Amino acid sequence: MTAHDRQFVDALARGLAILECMSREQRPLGNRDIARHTGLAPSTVSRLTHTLTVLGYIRLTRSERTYELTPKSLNLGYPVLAGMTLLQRARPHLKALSERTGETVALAIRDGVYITFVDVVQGQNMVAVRLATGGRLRIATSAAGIALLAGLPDPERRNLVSRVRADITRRDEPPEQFRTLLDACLNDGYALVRNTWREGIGGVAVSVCQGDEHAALTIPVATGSVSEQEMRSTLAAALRDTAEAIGPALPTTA
Amino acid sequence: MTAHDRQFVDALARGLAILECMSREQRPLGNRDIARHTGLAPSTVSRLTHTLTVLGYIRLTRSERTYELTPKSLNLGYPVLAGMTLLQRARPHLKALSERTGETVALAIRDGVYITFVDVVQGQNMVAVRLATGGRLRIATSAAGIALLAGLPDPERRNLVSRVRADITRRDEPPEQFRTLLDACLNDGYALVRNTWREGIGGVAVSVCQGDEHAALTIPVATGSVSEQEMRSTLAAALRDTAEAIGPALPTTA
DNA sequence: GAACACTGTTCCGCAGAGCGGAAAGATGGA
DNA sequence: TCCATCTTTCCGCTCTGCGGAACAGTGTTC
Repeated sequence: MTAHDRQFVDALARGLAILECMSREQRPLGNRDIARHTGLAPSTVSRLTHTLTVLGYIRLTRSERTYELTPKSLNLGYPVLAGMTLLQRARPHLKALSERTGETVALAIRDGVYITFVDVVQGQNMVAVRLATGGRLRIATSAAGIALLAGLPDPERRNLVSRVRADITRRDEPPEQFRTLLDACLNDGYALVRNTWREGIGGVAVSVCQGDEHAALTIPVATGSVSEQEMRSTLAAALRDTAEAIGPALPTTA
Repeated sequence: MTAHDRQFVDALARGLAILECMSREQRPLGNRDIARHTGLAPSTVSRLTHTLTVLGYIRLTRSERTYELTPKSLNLGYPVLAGMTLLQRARPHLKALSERTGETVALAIRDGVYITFVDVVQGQNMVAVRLATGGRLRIATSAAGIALLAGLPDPERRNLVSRVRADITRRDEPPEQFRTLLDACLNDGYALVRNTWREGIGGVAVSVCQGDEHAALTIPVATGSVSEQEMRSTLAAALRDTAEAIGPALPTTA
């Protein structure tokens, strides 16, 4: 598409690709690193990182050889968070749920074929999964994604299912996993995944709805510490209770 | 500077200026609105918003006449939040403080001559100030900014003071307010502002420190509901207690 | 229905913006 | 000191991105 899209501004896309690269890598990067990851020429990277530095999105670290993201980008997401009534409503419940389970608890919203975490309460267990606001997972492989999708009303659900399927196809992945996960969620009333998006990590999730705001409430777990049985019993029940306390929506039973 | 900076990429800056404009306005905007706010030609705006849409940073609203920010930009801020040990440590205390006071409570970090909120617990009082993660205020005029600045070790404090002063000068503002606020903070051990960054809003704040991480803990208040006396007594004391529970640093007494 | 105002998109000519290769400079390690 | 690697700037060049204009679409008023 972008190959012949005369209206697409390459220079803007390149600069944003650099920000995304730094976000993804999650450590300070030098221009050469960035050039390798993005495929851009080093002189191009130098000009773009210079621009991003002047604008305040990145800064040089102490080494003066690497750049790191500044908090400025958080400001771009501010209206998303500020505008979410459901988020304000859910926050107190997240903490209660985390205390109840000892696990990390998060609220996630839809973002294309991804979910993005909009609030995270870190668990106190010895092994609790580390997450933060802004973290992002694919709908197709995450418990939060599946639960959120299952909780959508038609035709949004149908539309999103087909978009997620197209994403799976484009990545040349087998479609059975997604189908299985979605069917199970529609059947069980919660979504559960183990080792799908990262080895050693899984999650349970239910959907939450208020007005036209849809989200998923999720507990990511270390699969080496938390059994599937416990996910299905203790954690799913706690999630259900919490979702009911926040808002009434649960996935429709198939 | 940018006028003759051969290495500065205008197209990137323009695209980011559009994102910032949408973040600042906090409502869906049409291309014409964006053109008026940014001073760019409508056809330029159309190409840039098209690019941002393809990349996933904005999307058309239902009206199909306006764009809104998507959660994707939250992802850019993820490493900032994920990397903050102080934030993880402070979060439980924020809720306790909000419950204790009934007010909105926030943790803020430095971002150039601004502070950015990295966590916000909304107050339950009838009149509690509305904030969210990613919100941003100037150091020079906000309680959080002053407190954070006052809590910095030299030479960082001295450097930042001069940068803030330069910002004030560039804006043609009187420098006395900043000086008064900073002196008071160094003297009192907390920062207090009323109606500086917005009519009807004020704040109390103290600094928090852990290792080389510096932040400010703040309670923004509606000045029509909360007296200066109460800010100085009840709220400042609660802030101090909470900061002590989080970490040991308080501003050095002058 | 016609006229008008407003918005958004695309075209298109054009100049200069942005590109990337190369050269020069800087840094760190052996 | 030498070498490898990284970073920045220069510079020739092309094609990208620009903005004015034309066109299309939408909504309102008479």
